[in-house]
Amino acid sequence: MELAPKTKPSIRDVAAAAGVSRAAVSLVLNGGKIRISQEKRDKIIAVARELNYTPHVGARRLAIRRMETLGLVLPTQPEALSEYNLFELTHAVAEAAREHNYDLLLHFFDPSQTDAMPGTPGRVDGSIVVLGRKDTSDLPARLSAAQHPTVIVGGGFFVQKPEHFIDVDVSTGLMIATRHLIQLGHRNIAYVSHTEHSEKMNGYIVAMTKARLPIRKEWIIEIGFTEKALQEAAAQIKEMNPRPTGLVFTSDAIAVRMMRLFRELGLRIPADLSITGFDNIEIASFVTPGLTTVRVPTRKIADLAVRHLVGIVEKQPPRKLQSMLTAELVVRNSTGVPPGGLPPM
Amino acid sequence: MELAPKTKPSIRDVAAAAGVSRAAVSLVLNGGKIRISQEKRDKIIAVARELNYTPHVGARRLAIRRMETLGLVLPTQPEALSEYNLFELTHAVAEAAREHNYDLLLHFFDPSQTDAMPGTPGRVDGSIVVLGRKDTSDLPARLSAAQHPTVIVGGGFFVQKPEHFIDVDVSTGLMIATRHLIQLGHRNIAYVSHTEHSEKMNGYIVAMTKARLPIRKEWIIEIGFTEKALQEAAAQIKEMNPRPTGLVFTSDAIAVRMMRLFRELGLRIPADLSITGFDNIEIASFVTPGLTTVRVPTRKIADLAVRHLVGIVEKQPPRKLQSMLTAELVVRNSTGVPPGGLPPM
DNA sequence: CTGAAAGCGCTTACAG
DNA sequence: CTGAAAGCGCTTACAG
Repeated sequence: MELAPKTKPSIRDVAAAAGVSRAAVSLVLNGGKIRISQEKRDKIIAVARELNYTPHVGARRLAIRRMETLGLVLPTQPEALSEYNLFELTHAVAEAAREHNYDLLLHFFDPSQTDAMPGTPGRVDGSIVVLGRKDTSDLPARLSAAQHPTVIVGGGFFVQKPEHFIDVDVSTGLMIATRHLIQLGHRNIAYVSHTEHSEKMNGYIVAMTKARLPIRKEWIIEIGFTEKALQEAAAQIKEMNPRPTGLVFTSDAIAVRMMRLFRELGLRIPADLSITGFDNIEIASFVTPGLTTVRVPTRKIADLAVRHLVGIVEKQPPRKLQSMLTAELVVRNSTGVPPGGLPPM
Repeated sequence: MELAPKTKPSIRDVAAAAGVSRAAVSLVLNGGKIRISQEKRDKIIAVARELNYTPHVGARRLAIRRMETLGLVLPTQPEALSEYNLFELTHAVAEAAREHNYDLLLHFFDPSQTDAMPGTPGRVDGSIVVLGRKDTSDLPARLSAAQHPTVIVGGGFFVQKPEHFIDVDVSTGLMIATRHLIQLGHRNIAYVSHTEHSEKMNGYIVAMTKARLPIRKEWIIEIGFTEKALQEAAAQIKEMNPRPTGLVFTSDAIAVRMMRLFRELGLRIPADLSITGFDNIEIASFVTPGLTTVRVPTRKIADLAVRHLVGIVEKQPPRKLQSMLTAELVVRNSTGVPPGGLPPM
């Protein structure tokens, strides 16, 4: 049975075993400026690998005066049915950070607690702060005042735009969902939101207007979460005259439940009614028919946020980041040609 | 306008401003053994606060030879509809770590990649590793061989029990759900799982057996995820003779969808049929009637895992941790007295 | 009870 | 092109 090494090997051990100075080891391993024989270089690398050497990060960070660590600041009370899947986002940010050789420190904070400062500055070189549409936190301002490099995820619709933010353009998301229906041949398309959400509504309106399609007042529907409300809405939509042949929803969770209600009422999907959702939640692919929906490009957001933050930290050209990423359409079987409609050419 | 401090204050700054040695500052701030006048002590603390001093964590960790950091290792591909809500768990672990004054480092890894070692050892003092029921990773063994303090979340049903683990006893969870129905007066209760899950089934069987209630073979139903399967199952259950008056499900997501199917078939919930779920997902409280369900005590799990890991790291009595926590019942309105049944006394 | 000193492990100018 | 040395900021025995 092997014995685990008593203690982590240090740079001295590597230097001794390779017969060079500690400086040489450091310079070679970190790709520093050093002209050294290929032989010695190889030797150092081989020895380091054999000893399973990694520098003590505390010592290293003390010497280089950087923490090589990014902070991810998350809301303790995320909005219900938000377009951001926080776990997915966390995962993506962690991966991205690692690719840049940064550790990731997690910090949860309550946006309504206006006083508390996340304890991360000082132990991280910069932070990614995730904020909901309705969070009116002054944290970005405070971090900015403290000269702390910060990228906001989600600040795209704040009145006061953060210097560096990235957000998803849900408006365009709803626009492409609506356009998808239009391209299938639908003309009567209603918009159903689970909560007040003017950006998403704008996407619907833009798509309809561009296609010179009518928008009726009763086609803009806000229904909430309760079963009763959904039932009433379903019945109401069924009785409309003309009845919409396509429905764009602002949430998969609601769309999935409504699909079932419509079926109870005798409407077939997509034969009588085409439906699109938003979020691409797990069950959207389980239901029958599979729900056509819009997904937020979480990986892209994370990659961009991390790359930009690392850029600021490492003092590369500090341009601004004010990015709105487009949500993407995921086509499944809940959408088809309208009743009596012809397939598109 | 205030100027942000050029640089982080160091312990020298505090010592100078307070008129004491650096050692005194360190000792006082860390609660070390030092007999010093109350006056000086207060002065040090006041100055430290005023300067907003926090020790450089790199330097501190180098000196104390601990990283004051815990690792959280998460699976890249969590099981679908797992009983663990990974984001909730991450949140809870982060909070717990902070209460113990540890940072939390996130690391994702793919349990099927048997070779890769999470890069965390060396930068953390210990790790919490989350594993699914079906993950047959040798990571626990490798971490153990490397003497790395490790607590497994979810290893309760591995053949080879980890030395330190904590898991949720889903069996008892299903047991209390079943018992809840029994106490309401139900006698004919069926078990519906979305996937093979012998532990949960055991909970059902135990509850039924203890109450001396019959278990029919056709009352143990496995239905999967697809809409078609759910529809068939719903129809089949409706036609059963005797028909169950209570149904215990192994997943909220499935239970919610089935509730609707039953209603389509003319069965009222809970008047004709009582239903319980599992997981306490967000929509369980939105639907009507609200879904009675079972929740996993995520906070408790996180607290216990962190506390134990910190104990190991700080060399406190290193007893084993082999804990199975009980899931908890959340009573809503999808359960009631059976048709024709009397309310319990 | 205090203060000067060593040492944690690493990086990086700076002489040779 | 290399090697000896200083310094990053902190903690903790160890003399006084």
